[in-house]
Amino acid sequence: MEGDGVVTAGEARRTLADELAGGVVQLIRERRLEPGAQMDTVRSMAERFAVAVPTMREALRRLEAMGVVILRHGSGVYVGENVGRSVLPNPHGPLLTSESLVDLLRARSTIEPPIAAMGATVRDPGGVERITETLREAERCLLERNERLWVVNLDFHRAVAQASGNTVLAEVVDSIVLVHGHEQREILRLHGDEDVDFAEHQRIARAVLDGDADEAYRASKEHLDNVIEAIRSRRPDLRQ
Amino acid sequence: MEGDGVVTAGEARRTLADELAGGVVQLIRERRLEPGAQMDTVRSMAERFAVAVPTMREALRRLEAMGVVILRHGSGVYVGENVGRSVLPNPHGPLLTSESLVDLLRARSTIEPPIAAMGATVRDPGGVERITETLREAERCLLERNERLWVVNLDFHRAVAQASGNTVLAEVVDSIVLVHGHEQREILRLHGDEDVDFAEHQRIARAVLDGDADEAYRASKEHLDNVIEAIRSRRPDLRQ
DNA sequence: GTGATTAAGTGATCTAATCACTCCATCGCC
DNA sequence: GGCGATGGAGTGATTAGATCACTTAATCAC
Repeated sequence: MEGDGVVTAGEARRTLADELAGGVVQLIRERRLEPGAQMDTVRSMAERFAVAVPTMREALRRLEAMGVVILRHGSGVYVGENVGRSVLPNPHGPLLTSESLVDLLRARSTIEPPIAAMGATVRDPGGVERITETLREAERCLLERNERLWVVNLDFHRAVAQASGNTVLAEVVDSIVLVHGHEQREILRLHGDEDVDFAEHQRIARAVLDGDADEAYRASKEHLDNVIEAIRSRRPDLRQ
Repeated sequence: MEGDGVVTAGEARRTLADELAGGVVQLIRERRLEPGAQMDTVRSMAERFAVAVPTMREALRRLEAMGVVILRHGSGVYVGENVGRSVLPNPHGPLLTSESLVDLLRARSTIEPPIAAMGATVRDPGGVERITETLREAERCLLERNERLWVVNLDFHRAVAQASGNTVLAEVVDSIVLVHGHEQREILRLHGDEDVDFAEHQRIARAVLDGDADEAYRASKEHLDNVIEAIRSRRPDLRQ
């Protein structure tokens, strides 16, 4: 993994904290620990690896940043969800600008349709189930005028990607949907049309569940392009 | 940014290190620091934020994990390339398995073609230039029988994504190309056909440079499917 | 059975010191 | 004058040890 993943201005030499992070990940693998599983304490890991506690902590902070471990104050160290993830959103990345919002939506409009088509072809059971759940929940939110709708709507897109049965694609969609997630939800809440969205989601879901890849592609593409257009018409500054 | 980005088994409470990481990023933004720019020292940042040095270091380790800063021993703290990135590969993610390799290649085969088509439509100058460079360099490596060819070949794919002029797409392709980068290169080196690859890359490049989106899509799709097939025929364990 | 209290365990942060590396200025030699 | 070596200052890296803050489980009282 040397030099891979992070392309930097000048490669810093590999530190003890870096090595330790690798050691912790190795430990997780050897023990086949699942997300949520408790690990050794910071102090016992420091002993195991024969380093000082603050040094061990530095390594764990690295892993915490990637969501590979969770440090729970007073409780212990736990394996995080992202231990099984290859692609992640960067919580310390750039702020959303009008330009980057358009980029983001355009990116989604480019890659989500073929992924939806693949979802229709593969129809992974977990993904299919989640599509059904998120649709049901969206309907509930719509009736109750619950603002959680915008969270659920983004989850719907993740569910469609999950139906592709392809972990990498699911993670990619996860990442682009989750990155600037708060802002995305706000913009959609202000400028989206919840009824149109729901109807379009239903159309996508039907196509996926029917195994109609072409229709899934079209439905997904039209939906996302409609979102872009709706936001553009209400936000002229986004016109590009 | 609360709760966004990292979906974890149970949300740990926000720590001082977490807050400090945000503070450092804020500093980078306020000063409009570019990647490579030197920041304040660890000690002076600890003073600025009124915390102890080890605590400041924990925060910086978080940011270092994301490639947002680089700590250079004896030199100082520098802004990293990933300060402007929203989507990242996880250097501490899962190991590549036969199954996940197929997933990864399939994922690439699904999303790179529409991105290549978009590259042909937009033809971002920086991306076009980089396509030309990487092709030239690949040709050089081919003549010299330089194993760097496999690095350059993956860079070619990144260049095509850059030609789309869409930052998010470029980052997504970056991430899936770079994740397990070493393994990808090894597998391709063992089972790939460098001449066929080169010819296919040339075809993709020509389509992008000619602004032929349909051809770019087809060329990209066929190339990646050929890669998958080539690897499959030589690695029966990957047959799925 | 439920709620309050206490103790033990564990993470969080601090202080202070020493070690390891980088960078730059100065000096010596050719 | 140019180049290489040396030394000092600055800066990151790691340690040791202490105290504080939180969680969890056990016990006790009602």
